[in-house]
Amino acid sequence: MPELPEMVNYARQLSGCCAGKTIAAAAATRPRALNVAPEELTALTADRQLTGLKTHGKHLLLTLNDGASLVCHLMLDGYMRYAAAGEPDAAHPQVQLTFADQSTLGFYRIQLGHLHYFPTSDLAAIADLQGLGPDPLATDFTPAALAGVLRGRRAMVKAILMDQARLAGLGNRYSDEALFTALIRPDRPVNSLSLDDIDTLHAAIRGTLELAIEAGGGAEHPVFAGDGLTGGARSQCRVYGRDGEACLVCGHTLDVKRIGGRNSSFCPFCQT
DNA sequence: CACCATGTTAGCGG
DNA sequence: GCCGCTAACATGGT
Repeated sequence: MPELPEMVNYARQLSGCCAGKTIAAAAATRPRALNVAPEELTALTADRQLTGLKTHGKHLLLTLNDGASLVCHLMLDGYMRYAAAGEPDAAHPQVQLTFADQSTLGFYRIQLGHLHYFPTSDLAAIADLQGLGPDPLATDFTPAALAGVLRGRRAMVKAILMDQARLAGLGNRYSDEALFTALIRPDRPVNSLSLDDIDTLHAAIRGTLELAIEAGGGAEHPVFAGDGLTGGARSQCRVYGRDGEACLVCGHTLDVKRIGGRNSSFCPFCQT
């Protein structure tokens, strides 16, 4: 579930909660989610300050003041939660960072996800980020850059949009939404798109992601107690998961097609 | 209970 | 090499 807007929302919310805090310890009940032993993670991060949070696609980077970084990917349904000192916590985090003031940052349900330690914060030197395509919100992601990503391909446009090696950050939900906004069918072969189509698609991708970010992303769980923003984007879906229901624009029944092993919902009338 | 949904990777065949 | 498909991973929801 967590796609780019959800991860950007985590970066924003957690910046307010724990940027500047000093890490005291790390613990893991699921060591497989780490790339170092739990006790080693504590040794590597203890007394370091969490200087910032940033994202590339669906990856979240927590940078430390000694130049190292922690890279998190939540995969299917992982989530993160910040808790002030002494706050009761119903769920059990599989990985947890404890700060010097006894507040905590927990990582939940990351059976398939991970939190990896790297001795660098240089994006180009972090193995987890190698081979990823451009982040669609980066300033240099222009319509021409999108055209470059699509050039020479024959695959269905949605399959390319979800391919993290070509474009980092879009999953099933936001690719469906962006294609609906762009009035392009998800099964259109990429080489059938005109330059105008690509311009429209570029604007639709940007617009869809920015709107979702401003609404707080679509995550199920609040980031901290009293978080009233996170999840606001869940009501913005116009096609994702709505197949069989009426198109909000024309009233036609939304269709569904399997693409890249995923269900794609679209309006067979609006989208061509 | 069986199945499907999510993201990613690896492997297979056209 | 490109493309589409499948299985595997874990879990909760129907």
